[in-house]
Order: sequence, then C-alpha cells, then structure tokens
Amino acid sequence: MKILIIEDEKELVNSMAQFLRQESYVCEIAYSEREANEKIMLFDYDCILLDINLPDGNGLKVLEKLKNSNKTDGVIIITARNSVDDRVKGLNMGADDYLSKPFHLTELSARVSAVIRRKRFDGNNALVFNEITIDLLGKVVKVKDTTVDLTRREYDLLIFLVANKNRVVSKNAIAEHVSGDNAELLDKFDFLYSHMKNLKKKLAEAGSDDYIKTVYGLGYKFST
Amino acid sequence: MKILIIEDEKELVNSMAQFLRQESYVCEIAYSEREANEKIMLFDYDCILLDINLPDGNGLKVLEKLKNSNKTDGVIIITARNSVDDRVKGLNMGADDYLSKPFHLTELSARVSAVIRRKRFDGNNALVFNEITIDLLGKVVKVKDTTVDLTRREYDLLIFLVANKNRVVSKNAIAEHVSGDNAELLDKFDFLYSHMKNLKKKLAEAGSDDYIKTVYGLGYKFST
DNA sequence: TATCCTGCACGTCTAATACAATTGTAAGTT
DNA sequence: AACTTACAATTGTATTAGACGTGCAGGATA
Repeated sequence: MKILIIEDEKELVNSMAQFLRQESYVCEIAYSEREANEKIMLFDYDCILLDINLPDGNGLKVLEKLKNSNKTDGVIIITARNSVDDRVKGLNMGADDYLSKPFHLTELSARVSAVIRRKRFDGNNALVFNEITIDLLGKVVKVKDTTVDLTRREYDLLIFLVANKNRVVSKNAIAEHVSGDNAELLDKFDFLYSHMKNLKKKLAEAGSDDYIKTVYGLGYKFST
Repeated sequence: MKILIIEDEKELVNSMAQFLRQESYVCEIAYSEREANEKIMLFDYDCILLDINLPDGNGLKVLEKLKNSNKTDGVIIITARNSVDDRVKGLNMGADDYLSKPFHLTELSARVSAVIRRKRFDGNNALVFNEITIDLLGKVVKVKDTTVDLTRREYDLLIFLVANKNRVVSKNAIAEHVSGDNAELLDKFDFLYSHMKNLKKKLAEAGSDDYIKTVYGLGYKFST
C-alpha cells in the first residue's frame, strides 16, 4: 500500500514516514503544494495525508484538484490544533477522515488502515475468494484452513492484485506499489518475477486454484 | 492492557490512573466529551471508564457513539452517588458494568479486570492452549503444572499476543500496548526484543512448544 | 538489596533484490 | 506451415541489507 504525505515540517514527516514504513506501507513525501500536485497527477496512492497549512498555498486546493480529477485515492486531512473550520471544509470537499495535531503515530496508522479498507475493500476486514481467505487486520492468508506463511512482499503483492481483482495490473504499477522504487523501472522487474513465483508456488502448494493469471505483455490479473 | 479514563475531576483521574498503572495497565485520559470521542475513534481500548457527568456534554452520548460503531471496547460507567437513572440508562445502552462514586480503587481495579476478561477472553478466568495455562486472575502462567515465573513485561507481552491470537501484531502495536511509551525513536524495539527473548526462553525451558512465531518484517504472531 | 527494565554492541540469519540461465509467446520472413 | 527472431516471463542461484536474537551492564524500581 502506498501513501503520500503532504507536509512541510520535515521532522514530523520523517517520523510519520518511518512509522508507516515500519507498518510496511510505501511512503512518498511532498513538501509543498506544487510537489503534491505533481505527484498526485502522476501516481496512484492508496491514501494521501494532507496538511492543510502549506507554505506555498492552501492544502484545500490540492484536495479540490484531486476530487475534480477522477482519482480514488483516500484522503486524510491534517489540521492544526483547533482549526475546526478547515476540518469541516475538508470533510465537505470529500476528505475521508481528519486528524488534528498533535497526534499519536498509532492513531495515524489506525486511520490510514481504516481509510484503505474502506476505499479499497468496501470496509471489509476479511476477504474470501472460494477457498482463499485473507484477514486484512491480522495479515493472515489461508487456503481451506491451512495458513499460508507469506513474506511481507508476497503479502503486499497479493493484496495489490486482490484490490484490483478482475483487472489487469501492469508490472510498473505493481513494482511501484509494492516497492516504491523510484529508480528508472526499465526492465527492473526481476524482483517482481521472483516474488510472483514464490507467491504462486506457496498458494498452489496450499491447494489453491490459480487465480493469478499472467497477461502476456500487459501484466497480471487476479480473477475469480 | 490499555484503559481510557473519561473524567474531568483531575484529582480523581490522577489517583485512578496511578493505581491502575501500578496494576500494570496502560492508561490514557480524556477530560471532555470531545477528547473522549476523538480517542475512542482512533484507538482500541481494552476498557473504557466513563463518567456520565462531563462538563461539555452528556457522557451517555459517548457511549451511544461507541456502541453505534462496531468497536468492542468494554465500558464501565461511573455515576454520581445516587443517580440510579443514569446507571440504568447506561446499562441499557450496553455498558458492561457500573461503579458509583465514591469507590475504592481496588474495586475499580477488580471490575476493570472482570470486564476485560469478559470482553477479550469470553469471560474466562483461565486460558488453555494445549500445555500452556494462563490464570488471568492470579496472573500465573503454567506449562504442564510447572509454574513459569514471568516478569510484568513478559506477562503483558504474552497476554497481548494471546488476545490477538492467530493474527500478526506489529511491533509498533506491541510497544504501544505494552509500554504505552510514545517516544518515537529508531531503536525503540530493543526492549521488545529483550523481553520477547526472555519470554520465549522461559516458556521453552518449561517445556512448551513455540507458539510465538516471529513474522519477519511484520511482527509477531501467537498461533495455536 | 534484589529484581527488573531498557539501551547498547555485536552476531546471526532471513528475505529482498540482483544476476544468470532457461523456457514461453507472438510476431515476421520465406 | 516451419523457421527465425525479439522479447516476455519463469526459474534457480548468489549477494547483501537490514531485521532479529543475544549477552551484558547501568539504572530504575519496589
């Protein structure tokens, strides 16, 4: 899962990013409205953390732009202690949640997780595809009652595919979403092939059908 | 175990929190309805102590909100001396227990413990996982009749893992729940590693199987 | 005082990625 | 059609960063 943090206080950003990465999110950072707009137009994020008070503009403009495009990113606005006004405006403009400073990082993490579940998985805590069960909260994948021990990357991969089920997802999209590597992605899919192989293998060994289809030249598709 | 105290009399709050911390609970405090609502929505608590008479609103509203969301936190309402009415209303709205002022701190502690057992452990006073037995009342852990002497932190750790059995709990979550420390530093997991090591060692020495699995990069999981 | 908590330094080991070799697919060419 | 060619994708192996375990010691706690 990929998160964009739009916030200019570097110290705060760093601790946020560090904490969320520890929770296995992929984090990117924008320090200004300009940067934020660029990133938002270029990439998809599962959740955007938006500080309303930016140095070079109003954070609400970022939100407006986002909502005018047809992006589905979840948005949590971050407001100063008592600016109820901004908070209300933000929620009216389609933000999914808010958080007022100062906040605990665990609060942040909990909210992010909730927004993502709401946006990507209809608010479900668990997903079921015939014999496959995924406990999103416990991060446990099962095939007919036998637990499949997945590594972090394998789990991320599966979740991303499932979040886009019945649609083909490109390798670029996967790579970016799972590893967040901004290095030139040209032909850098080796790691993806590896994880994909291991994921498929583990699922197959546990007795699952092949729901992950490779679409030659395009990417992969999780279909039911 | 984590408790939220919603109460505006600072002196009372302090003695409650101090006492409960000595009983090795992690305590947080909300002095108003607003604060309470924020915290409740953000965090999971094992038990919430709710004073009905708050300065900025009616405590019953907090309860209502809590029960309308699908949170599982246990609730003990605290009422003034003779307000039978509030007490009845509260219980009807799904509170788990009540306590009328003034009360002994030992009674408070006992009720908290009871509510937590009911909520988190189906009302059991003891948990059994094959050869492991945990006496929640006596805080005694046994492996096949031999008592395992755990320190406070080790015990807390075990209980937290057990309360989330068969799910992966992140190190962040553990640290928060067990120590309540919000210091956000790079090496903040060292103490966790230490306690985890000692806990595992003691259980193993007593002849227990390895129910605590480390999920590399994600956290730990107690699985049966 | 004795026990326990927590930070530090160092060692170990897992899993993530890079690298290399093989197989599979879909075009074009004759 | 059969063959060729250019990649796409799979698979196995090697390397390495970083997550985790461990022993120890000073300091807190009770």
